[in-house]
Amino acid sequence: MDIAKVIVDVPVRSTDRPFDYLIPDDLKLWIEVGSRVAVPFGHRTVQGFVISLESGEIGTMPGLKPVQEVLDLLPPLSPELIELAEWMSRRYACRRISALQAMLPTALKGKAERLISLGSAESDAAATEDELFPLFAEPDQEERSITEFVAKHGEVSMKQLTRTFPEAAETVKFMLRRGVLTESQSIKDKMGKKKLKTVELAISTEMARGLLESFPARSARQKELLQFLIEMEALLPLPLKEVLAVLQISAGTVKGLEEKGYIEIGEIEVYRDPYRGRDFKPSVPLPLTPEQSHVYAAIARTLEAQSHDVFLLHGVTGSGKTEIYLQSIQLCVDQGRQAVVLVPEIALTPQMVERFKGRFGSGVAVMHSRLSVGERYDEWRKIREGKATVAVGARSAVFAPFVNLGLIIVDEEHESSYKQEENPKYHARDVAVRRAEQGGAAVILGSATPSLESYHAARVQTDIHFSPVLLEMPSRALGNELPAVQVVDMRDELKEGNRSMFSRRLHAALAERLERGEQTVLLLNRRGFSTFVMCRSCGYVAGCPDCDISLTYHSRSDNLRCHYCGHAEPAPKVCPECASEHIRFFGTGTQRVEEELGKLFPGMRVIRMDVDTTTEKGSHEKLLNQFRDKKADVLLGTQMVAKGLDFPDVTLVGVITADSALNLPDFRAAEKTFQLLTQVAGRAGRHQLPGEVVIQSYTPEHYSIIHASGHDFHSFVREELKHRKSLHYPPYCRLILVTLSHEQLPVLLRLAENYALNLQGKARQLRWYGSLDKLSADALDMLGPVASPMPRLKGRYRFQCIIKWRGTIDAIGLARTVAEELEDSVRDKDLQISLDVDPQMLM
DNA sequence: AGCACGCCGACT
DNA sequence: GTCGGCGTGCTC
Repeated sequence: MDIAKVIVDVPVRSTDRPFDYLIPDDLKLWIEVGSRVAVPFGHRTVQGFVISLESGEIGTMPGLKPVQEVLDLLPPLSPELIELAEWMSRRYACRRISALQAMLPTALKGKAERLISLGSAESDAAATEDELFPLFAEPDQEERSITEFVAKHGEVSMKQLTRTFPEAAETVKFMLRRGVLTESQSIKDKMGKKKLKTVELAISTEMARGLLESFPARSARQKELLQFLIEMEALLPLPLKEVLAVLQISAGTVKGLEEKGYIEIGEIEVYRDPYRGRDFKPSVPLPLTPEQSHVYAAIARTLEAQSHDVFLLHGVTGSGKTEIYLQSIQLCVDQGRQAVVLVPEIALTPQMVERFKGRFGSGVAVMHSRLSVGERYDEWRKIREGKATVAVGARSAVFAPFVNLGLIIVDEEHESSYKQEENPKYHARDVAVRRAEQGGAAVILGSATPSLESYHAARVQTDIHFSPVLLEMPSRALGNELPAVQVVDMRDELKEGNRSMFSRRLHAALAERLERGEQTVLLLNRRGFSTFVMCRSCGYVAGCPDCDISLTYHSRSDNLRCHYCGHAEPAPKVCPECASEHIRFFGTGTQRVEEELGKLFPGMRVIRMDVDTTTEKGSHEKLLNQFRDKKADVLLGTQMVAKGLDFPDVTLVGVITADSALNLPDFRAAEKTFQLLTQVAGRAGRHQLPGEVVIQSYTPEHYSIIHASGHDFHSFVREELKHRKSLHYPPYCRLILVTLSHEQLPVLLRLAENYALNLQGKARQLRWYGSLDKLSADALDMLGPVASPMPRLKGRYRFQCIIKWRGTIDAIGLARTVAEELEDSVRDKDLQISLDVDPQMLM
């Protein structure tokens, strides 16, 4: 194998292909498919990934450069993941490098660093001053100090050099040109491994004892240290930090003793364990109900055969899906294979982690966005180095570097947070299915409210690339009933003079809970319900000057902010249009609900959970623990209170406005509403106490609210599928969202029109184009171009086209080709075209 | 993305 | 006549 094909870390289209490099003999042992390497590229050094190895005949490939360096001891990616990245780049129309990067922790996103050392001849220790400065007899003082500095350190980063000599850029450049200094480049990672400094004896204990006898009296501290180390002989090496703390000595003392050669300061690698020092209650497998056993048996059969099957596990809230997961994982681990559990970010609660850690102990690696870069890197390494067998994490955990993966579980598979909104715009559920297919692993997609895509695919053949086996668990594991749900028509409340945000029913129910000492979860569905500023006199709404969306009021800082671009301005006291003082903040935030609760129920203890109160690390967990410990009567929050929480004393769930999400301009609005209501209703009465749910709505006749209140998934699906079918929406076709943006509106208009025409033309040529009404299996249709729902963002105008398609045609490839051809033909660098395959948000 | 090569304005 | 503007094109 002489040649490595490398994808370089230069994220543009023209470099989105493999480049060939020679493998020097001394690197042969270290370079594998999946290795991360540093390679010379143009006039600099870049990071790259080896995607294949080839034996090339010597001499047939002139001008190949050699790989410069291998960056890791173990290749961070496996051939299997390399193949998955290749698939992703086609499936999501993204660059190969961005697919590869998505698989690695940020700590490994290396960037080139410039290193300065003495010029080759000059680095010779015997060089005299005359040889050092051959061209100039008398180098100035600055040059002398720079030379001395570089000589002392051997190799100095450019950064370090400019920090030490801030004014010397010119001189350094000059010295480089003359060859007094030379430059090289290497890749530096964002984050190193965490090292723990240790101390131990460098000499035998007997020798050390002997030394103590005649130790100079003025080095009392050093003597003390030596004595301590002798006593602790059996425990050496000891962590330096602890030694310093115990003996109350400074690092200087240790250094002094080291210089004498008596002791040695070493380093050991440690993992940053975010759950360090925490006990997890060990849990044992629970007995399964007949329903659970039936489901488990089906999964076990697939695992035992080590075959690839996708299961859609539809189980009502409280049906015991997690126990199924745990026992399936156990079986998989017992086979010597590994398992991945994907959980939506906001459901990745400490409760969830606890259940897995409790069953599988330290073999569990946890990956989520609240970990620091270093912590995440260490959890990732635990997997890579075979120290973990189960990975629990959000979206990106689907790329956990296991080598013998047997099972991937996607919990709450309907959650839209599995879709990454930035490039690569992948859907973790779909990637999971693909990865499992490649590696012969089983997949469990679990949900109380499966996505229509998955559910429909389980029942008929669809365009989605998998057809799951449907497993249903319609009853709760503990045998208790699903809570009774009441829908309150808020229009009636208003008619009868109740202008509060709480209906009389919810008010009474809250009072009851307070009296009985039971707990309540209140959900404020804030989506589409921003706290915008409007003038009651003239109708003026404060908007962002760059993004054309309304600004959000932040009471803490008393200013207005655009939550797309971050623009901020002070909140106006009078209307800037008409000078009226009737300018007010509209919309209901959790803060306002909290205030109102305080007024209605003095003394009620409320925990508010929203983005404002949970930004700090660990605050989410702290708030939930407080609630569990019954330090509060009410848990009030946005979506994050709806997922996966399990508190025995919660007997009331109130939804303040059920329909705010229903009016969003998105074809999934009804589905989202149904899911949210079903999930939150499932929080009530999970244990002995019966639960009650009150849903407030201005459109209680809507089928998603009616069926959610009846816990009737199947009726909801039937109705919703009818709508999707007649309007040609998924799961009856697939979508590609094409967004074009440009600084100048007229230019953008022309380009968007151009894109649409080219696409239609090409599709017609291929005989794909036509209405989806037709019976043919292959069809493609296009909507637009129209202004995007956010027509202006960060100073750029945005237009979009929506491609609807079905069948076996390569619509994704077509959309991409047309985009690239347009970019090439107009060569206007301001034009940006982005493709979102299977978008989750159409707004 | 960088970085160098390359062809046109304001300075020694 | 040169230094340097950033347009354009390439990177195994």
